[in-house]
Amino acid sequence: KMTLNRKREYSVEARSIEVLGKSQKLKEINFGELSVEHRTRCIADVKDMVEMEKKLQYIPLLDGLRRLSKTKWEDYTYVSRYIDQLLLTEARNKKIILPMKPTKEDGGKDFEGAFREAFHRGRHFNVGCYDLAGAYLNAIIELCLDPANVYEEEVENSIPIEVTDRVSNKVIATYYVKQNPEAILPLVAKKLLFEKNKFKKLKNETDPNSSDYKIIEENYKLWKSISLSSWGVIGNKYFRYYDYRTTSLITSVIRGLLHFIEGELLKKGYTLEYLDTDGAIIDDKGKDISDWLNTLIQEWFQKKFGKSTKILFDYEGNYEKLFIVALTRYRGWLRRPDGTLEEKNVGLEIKRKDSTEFMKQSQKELLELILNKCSKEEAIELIKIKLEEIKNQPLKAISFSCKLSKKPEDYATEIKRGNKTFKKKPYIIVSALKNANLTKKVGELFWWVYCDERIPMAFDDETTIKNVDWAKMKERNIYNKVRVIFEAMEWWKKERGKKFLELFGEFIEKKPRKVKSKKPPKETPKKATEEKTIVCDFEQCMKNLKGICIATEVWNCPKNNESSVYEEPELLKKDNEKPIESYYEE
DNA sequence: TGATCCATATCTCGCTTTGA
DNA sequence: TCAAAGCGAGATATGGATCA
Repeated sequence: KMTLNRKREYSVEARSIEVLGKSQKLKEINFGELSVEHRTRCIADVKDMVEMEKKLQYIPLLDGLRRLSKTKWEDYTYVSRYIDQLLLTEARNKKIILPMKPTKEDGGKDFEGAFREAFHRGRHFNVGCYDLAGAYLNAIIELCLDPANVYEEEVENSIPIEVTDRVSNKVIATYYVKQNPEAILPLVAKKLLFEKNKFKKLKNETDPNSSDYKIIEENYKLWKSISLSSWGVIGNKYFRYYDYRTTSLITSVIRGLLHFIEGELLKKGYTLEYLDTDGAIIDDKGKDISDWLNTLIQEWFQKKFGKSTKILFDYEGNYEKLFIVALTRYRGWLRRPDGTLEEKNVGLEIKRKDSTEFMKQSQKELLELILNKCSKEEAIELIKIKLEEIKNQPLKAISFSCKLSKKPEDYATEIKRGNKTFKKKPYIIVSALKNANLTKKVGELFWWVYCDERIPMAFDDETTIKNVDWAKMKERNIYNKVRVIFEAMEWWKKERGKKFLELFGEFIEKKPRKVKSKKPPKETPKKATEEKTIVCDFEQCMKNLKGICIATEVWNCPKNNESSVYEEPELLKKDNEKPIESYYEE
């Protein structure tokens, strides 16, 4: 899937505006024709790229990755290739032949991911932030998790490791893992962590003004970035060494560890507020409890696997104020152990590219007000102000920005459910373009709004937009965002017949009923000569009746829960060759 | 009183963008 | 990589209001 999301836009022009601060919009030229204009533009583009490289230094970064993993220049876009090459190098050293890359036809079973939960939504004060460092890589190294080491039956020098269900935490499988640290995955994982930590240590010991510093820092960044992306490669179904049992074991071990910590916290009277994969937010009563947590991890690991571990919690700091909107969505102020204060916005509209500027600003203001301990009434007052402000905003500020990730015709136009397929309206941004009679390239940025009534409309020039659907715009820009926050605060609960808007003094006018045109008198249906209802076990029926007339009968068949009236007589003759299903269809 | 309209709820699917 | 949120939208069920 290509969403082209790291940067706002990827055209040379857009990048040079962002990187070099160029503001002048260039004239559209025809690149399909050779001309002086074309030539001048190409030269200017190359000059821009040279300028950008001076600033961004992508070439040394890619060159570093290339040398370190022995990949080719042209392979730089294959993120997985760096890991793949490290794996092959290690295999060659060990004289091991690795399998080929699997293809789509090979299938490949999915594994379950991480444990995550927002235990307590709403506002919190003075809660600790903890991070489980290097969890997956250390689990691989310490438990020798590798496809070659995983057995279904007990073997020599093996330990049993359970795989649990992600949701229920019940054991669903047990594997015997041979404790052979010379397997490929543990070796590569070890190399990654070793090199990363080596350069981290060196970096911290080197004078930032010395000539070596830059090289050391670069190397640290390289190993760090490969270490971080390694899990994505190992868990990829098309990775040559992918094995769902191994990946299931890796994620399950960490889930198990976190479930254990959850229980221990509860016993001690601490509250776990939030957990996501390897990060936890704990009401630690304002004290760093990482030492205690790390002792617990050692005890658990020892008891469970008879080993010690390098997996440990890092104390990130204290959230002086924190608002948990939902899982993967929160805002807070984190006081780091070094005393610095950091504003954190995680997953909220504030961060999303497809949110409107007005939405981002309003969400930030509301959350900040609530974090400053405002009352429900004060929050409502702010929303009322926002409901007024929205009307005076520039259209771009309240419109949704978006990009096509593929050609408009490649978006799905039907949905499948079971054996049935249904027609589907085009994806909303595709509709918006069509309604506005605009075309955009894949990856090109544009905006759209709702016009009367609920009609999405794309635009380049905001003056072309008339008849904005204000009710819908308020809903998307304000109400939807406020509702989840109010729900988290328990200021609002969904109830039948109650409208959220009424909290803010707004009412939706009831649409006047459509005046029905006089209908022609109904035709009286042809009366069946003999009408009866049969509630049957269809297959049993079919066995009992050799030839049946289903004419004029109402079937109420429990098998497919369908009732049908057949008006035309039809005789099904005895036909022993015919399978039941074909009768059923007829 | 039955038929019809409408709002609402619930489920499912497609898609994007985020988190870790 | 998996998992989640958010949004749009279709299918389907349900209950109340209104109409004929």
